Amino acid sequence: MAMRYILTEEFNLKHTLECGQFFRWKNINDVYYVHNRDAFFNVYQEGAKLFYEGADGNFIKRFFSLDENLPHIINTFNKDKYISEAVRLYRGLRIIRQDPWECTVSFILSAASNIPRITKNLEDISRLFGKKVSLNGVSSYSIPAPGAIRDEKRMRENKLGFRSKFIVAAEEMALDGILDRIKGMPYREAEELIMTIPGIAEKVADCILLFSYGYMETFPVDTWIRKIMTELYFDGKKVPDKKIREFATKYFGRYVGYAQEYLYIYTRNHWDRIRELRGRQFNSVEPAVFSNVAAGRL
DNA sequence: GCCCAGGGCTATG
DNA sequence: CATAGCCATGGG
Repeated sequence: MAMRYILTEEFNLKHTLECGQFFRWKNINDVYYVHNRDAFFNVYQEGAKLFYEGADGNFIKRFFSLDENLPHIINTFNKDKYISEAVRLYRGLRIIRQDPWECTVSFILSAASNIPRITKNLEDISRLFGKKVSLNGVSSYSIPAPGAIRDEKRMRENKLGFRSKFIVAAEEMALDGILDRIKGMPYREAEELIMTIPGIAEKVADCILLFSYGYMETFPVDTWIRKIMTELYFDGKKVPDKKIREFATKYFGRYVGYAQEYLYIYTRNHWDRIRELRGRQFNSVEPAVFSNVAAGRL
């Protein structure tokens, strides 16, 4: 079967898949096998060409948000040397449009966990409750549809822990159509509605709204984002997450969600170097930002 | 043994 | 509104 390709601009497959927004990918001999809900396809990138197999080209474009004007998006939040270094290092990272149910399960599982463990939890429930599919001799199990799990005991036996009961509750609410009703809602209403699912508070809600529904005005605050934001913009002082979100929204603008993802992966991979650079050549932007924060202008 | 990881919930000041 | 203790678990 012939491999088709899409010509891309400002796209980096590796950064997009590996930045922590999405868990169900495997790299086999430099080819990424991507599994999202019932879609199972492979992709690899050679320069501007994105080769793919197993899915429709329009799906690939939509999934990787290739229809978005990334340079314009980046221009809206590229405000200081920190974020601009993040953008330089991870150029081409795009926010994915994931399936809402898979994204919901993924981030319910993310509570007090870590990426390798979330990935394993997702693999486990897929193997236990999902359907097997294969492509070019590579097999994978789909995330079980809402209603296909309903087994807290078995999830606990497989180390999903206290999150297990949340998954069961989310299944029932998904069957009731809650994830479909989100579409088209204003951000705050959508957030309020999705937070009625047990196990979903603001952080997880924001991840789901950002990574599957395309709400760019979200700013999920996890431990890494809390670290970098307090370090860079609050003089290292402890601040409530709400303050961090407020500041980020005013400071980075309409596409804060994108800024968040660049900052997140930058911080995870370069935290030690960021600490080292603080107080040296990077200290030119801070005083203005700090004084504006202190004066309540930002 | 400790602390941390893409937190949330509940009870209590 | 802010905080404390709790929930489960694997890795450093």
